[in-house]
Amino acid sequence: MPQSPLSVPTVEAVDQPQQRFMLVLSQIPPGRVCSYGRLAELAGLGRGARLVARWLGQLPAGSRLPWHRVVNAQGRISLPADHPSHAEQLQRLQDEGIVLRNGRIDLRRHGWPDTH
DNA sequence: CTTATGACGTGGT
DNA sequence: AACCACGCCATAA
Repeated sequence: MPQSPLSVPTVEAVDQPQQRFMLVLSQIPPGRVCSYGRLAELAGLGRGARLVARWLGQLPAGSRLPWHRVVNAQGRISLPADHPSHAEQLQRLQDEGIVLRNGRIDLRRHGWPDTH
């Protein structure tokens, strides 16, 4: 039997890849970040890092999903520096207490899920 | 059907 | 650190 509809679904229980992507995205805690590639793996998209990037850019306008908690594997914001959302992402991350050194986030400290 | 394109990742130089 | 080539995979043209 499937779990109660009122409980949070597990990634394996969701059949639509795009829904799994949104589910995992929703689970990144405040103050933490996840890379495109890691998010893809967790969502069962294999090496679909670029697919994650595409879908992030297509999230509905009013979405409450934490799109800003996704950065590249080097801990850097991947949005172009001249893109207005770049500044918003930086602002949101800093508001959550994330520290950037030379434009980079220490993934060993803020990366999610934990590696050690 | 073939190419091009991403808010990417990895491995090699 | 910087650069590059390739792999990746859904979408668009």
